[in-house]
Amino acid sequence: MHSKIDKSPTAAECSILDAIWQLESATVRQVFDHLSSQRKIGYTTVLKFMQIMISKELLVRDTSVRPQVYRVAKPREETQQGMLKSLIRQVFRNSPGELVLQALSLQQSTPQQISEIRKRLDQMESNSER
Amino acid sequence: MHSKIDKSPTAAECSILDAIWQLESATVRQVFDHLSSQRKIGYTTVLKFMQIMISKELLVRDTSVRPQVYRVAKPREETQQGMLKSLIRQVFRNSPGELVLQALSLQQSTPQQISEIRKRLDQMESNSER
DNA sequence: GCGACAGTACGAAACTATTCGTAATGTCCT
DNA sequence: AGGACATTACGAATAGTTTCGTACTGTCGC
Repeated sequence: MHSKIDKSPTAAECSILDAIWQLESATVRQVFDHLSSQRKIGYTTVLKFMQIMISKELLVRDTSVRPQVYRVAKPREETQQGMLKSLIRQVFRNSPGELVLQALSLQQSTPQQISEIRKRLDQMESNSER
Repeated sequence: MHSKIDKSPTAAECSILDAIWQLESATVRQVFDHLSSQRKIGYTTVLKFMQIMISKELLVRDTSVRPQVYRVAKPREETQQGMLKSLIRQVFRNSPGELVLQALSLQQSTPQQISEIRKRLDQMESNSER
């Protein structure tokens, strides 16, 4: 059997994923409208990307309805964590903690998020001591 | 004049940066030896990448010595944070906190790093309440 | 049924990244 | 000086990404 080395999605693919993450499920036209508000892009360009992403198994679609409805193949968190893992391996010497510290240096987190991060740290420690 | 949009280094470029980050400064041969221990790669492939990275201003070199000695053009932290910023913009809805939470979910941080992260959170809060 | 219009598939151009072979250049030893 | 060997420059093949034009297919109203 094959070792499924899942590469991170390309920049263009990320912009499509982002659109569908927001829309939950979407037609090509909806994604096109979404992306058009951010930058100039052709309708068939978006369509082509979404077709490529089907073949890469980044998206799934319902071809029984018309227009076809697309959804992401994996939950958002899984994709995000996959990208984080590859970034951590590539430029953070395999140390998630280093990445977190650098990210916190960016100084843009909200107080709510900070307290949520604390909560998460507490959880991690209580999990490990058993 | 140059546009201010600094793209993230490619995967191959990251592997070179990583090598030079470890070596502080390095010749092509040193980088080649370093990368060779991780994967099969040709000497001139490494050389070519490093030349390209000179033209992209990711590296600088001293051509007065022989073999030439290469260094990174920007400090490691700056490059890391640049990559984090673009990842945050691309797939974390511009929310560094979200990225941090996902990174912590990977559950691979050491206790030392966790306490350092807490320290950092404290700093952030005391800085904001002036 | 059929014309108009929206949606879909296909193919290919333009561009970028990756890889290495080969040629040119520099260094050092005798 | 000149041959051997390491280093550097150059060019090109291959592969992957991004983009869109064009042709084809389905749907709906008349």
